[in-house]
Amino acid sequence: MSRPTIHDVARIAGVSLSTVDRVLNAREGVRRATQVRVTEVMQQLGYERNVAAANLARRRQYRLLFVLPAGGNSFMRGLEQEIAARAGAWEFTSIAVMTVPPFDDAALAGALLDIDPAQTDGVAVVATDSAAVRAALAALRDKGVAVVTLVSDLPSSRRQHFVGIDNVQAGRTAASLLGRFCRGRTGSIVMVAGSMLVRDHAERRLGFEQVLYQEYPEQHILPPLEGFDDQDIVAARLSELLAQTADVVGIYSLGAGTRGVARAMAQTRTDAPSVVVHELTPHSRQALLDGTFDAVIHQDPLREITAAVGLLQSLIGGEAIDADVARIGIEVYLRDNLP
Amino acid sequence: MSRPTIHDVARIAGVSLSTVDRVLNAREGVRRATQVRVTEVMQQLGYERNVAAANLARRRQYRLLFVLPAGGNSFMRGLEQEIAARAGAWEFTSIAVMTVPPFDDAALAGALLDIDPAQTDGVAVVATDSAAVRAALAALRDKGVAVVTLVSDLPSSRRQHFVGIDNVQAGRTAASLLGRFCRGRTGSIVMVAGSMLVRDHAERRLGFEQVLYQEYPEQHILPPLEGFDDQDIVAARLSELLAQTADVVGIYSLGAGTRGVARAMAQTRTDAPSVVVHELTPHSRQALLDGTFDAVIHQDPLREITAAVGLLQSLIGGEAIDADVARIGIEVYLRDNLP
DNA sequence: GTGAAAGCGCTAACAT
DNA sequence: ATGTTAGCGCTTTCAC
Repeated sequence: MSRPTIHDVARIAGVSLSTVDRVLNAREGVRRATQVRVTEVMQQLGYERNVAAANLARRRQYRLLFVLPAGGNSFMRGLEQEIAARAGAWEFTSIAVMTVPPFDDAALAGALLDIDPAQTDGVAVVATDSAAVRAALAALRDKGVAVVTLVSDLPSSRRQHFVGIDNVQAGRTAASLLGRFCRGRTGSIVMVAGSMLVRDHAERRLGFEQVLYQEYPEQHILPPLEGFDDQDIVAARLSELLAQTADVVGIYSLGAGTRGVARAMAQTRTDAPSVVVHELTPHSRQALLDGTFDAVIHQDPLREITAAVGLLQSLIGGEAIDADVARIGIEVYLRDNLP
Repeated sequence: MSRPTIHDVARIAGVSLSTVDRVLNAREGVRRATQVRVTEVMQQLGYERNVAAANLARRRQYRLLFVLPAGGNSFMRGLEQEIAARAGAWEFTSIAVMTVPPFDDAALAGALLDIDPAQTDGVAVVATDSAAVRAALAALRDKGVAVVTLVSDLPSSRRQHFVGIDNVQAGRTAASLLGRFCRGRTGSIVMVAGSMLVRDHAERRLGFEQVLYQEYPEQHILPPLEGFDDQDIVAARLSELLAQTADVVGIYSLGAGTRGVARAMAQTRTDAPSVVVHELTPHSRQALLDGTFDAVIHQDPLREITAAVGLLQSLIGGEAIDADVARIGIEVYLRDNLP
């Protein structure tokens, strides 16, 4: 009646528990014939291994480390808090967090090289794109540490997986929204970026321009404003631009420093431009509620953490990995579907 | 070094394992003083119970049953498939699915009354709103079966929880989108419903009208079309209406039968109305890709299943429940952020 | 090659 | 009111 166990399998196959275990875990030291017999009994019984019991007996320990940029980036701070809040939630898993100066690839590479493989089994890192970081990741891997990139990827490095959204698609989504929101009004579209040197920002811009050029050719895209994810710089530059350019109908903020966008918007005349920004934070939420922003494109930090942890566990345990969990959805929020 | 266990707690507190267990599970038969001492040691050691081991020892079995409407509703069929696919994924849990004729509260009530409490510990049901169903749920509860409603709620019944989206907010979200999409074009807005007798449809309509009346008063909302979640009826009635009404600028389909909307749209002239529908299915996905639909409002079936299973497990086990997991997000999809 | 036996961290009788 | 003991389903020495 209840689920069959290895005891049942062993009894029916006429072998011992150890042999069933060997077959189950594809260990060697089992005659071909026995192997087949045991496998058949398992199939016939519909045996499914009890993972909890297995982990219990194994006494596995996954020691994971998250490496995030420091600084005032609300999204990153939210991510950090979420990790801290959930750190105790995973069985057999301890989680540490480390922050490094943002936009500083030397610092990141140094920090990665300092990781002690005797203390850490797996690392999830928000990558900065540089040769030094690539080399540091490779070194980590050589030491036997599992590595996934988080939020911002580093393709063609030796990271084993990327956990995050498809940023080109995110940019396209922003354009689909903003294009529709601006229908009937023709004019200039402003893009506010952090820095074009950061991979995810570059990808978002690419996707955004793809769709806007092709499907809303009546709109005029201005060259991107660089705000370095700093709200003061963003506010200053955007205010200036809005003062000079009368026909701005839409704004897409594809990095952080979103508070600066809200501040600049506060000074605009009636019939304000439509605004789409990235990442749901207390501030973007507020701006959505008071009508300053029209939509927020978001990635769920908790999902990303969960995916990273699960992936690292599988990687460390040498199990098959489910690539699906790593594909994080691009979420769209308006005032009314806020969580 | 490794996580402290009840052995450590017992040793340090100078009591036996049983006593620690009693404290841990708030069982009676422990002197106040011992209780305090043990608790203190736990805190001091940062003890966290190993849930897997606990479940293993308990040999708990959760036998759950999902009750869904039968019929051609793509969303429900998707839900059913997802349950089947994940049925083996939960430890200590077996999951069965049962379908009943749709929109037939007598059939649903009968099916619920037939559930054998000796075979079933918990039920998740897509509710139809009626006194008979309410009574059936109450009878189930009296038999000791845990009950949650799924997707469509039955408030003021004895169901212990609802797992699903906030449908008023979903309607508001649709209006926010459609209102923005139609800016600059003024005319009629069509609502296609399944039946106003179904609770979630009524709620969506409410939310939709709230926002549209208040924030887009220039648009004219037509009385809702009833399509009974049947694509043929929807196609026929919507085609007819579109032929008669030249100034339709937006369409909101708040129930199933969405394929009928796509079919009716295929016959419209250029400058087609903007369309927002519910539930991501192979068909609505296709319509999004080919530009027939502008946005799809969705609820994630897998999340709902996971939440229902988790909630029922807690309810059956008499544990504290985390109401947060039951709040399913209202997802918005455009062509470019499709999963 | 295969098996017996001792645990993993916790719970559930059954003592005392 | 508290302790002892035998498992839960699986893994892991260590024998044979």
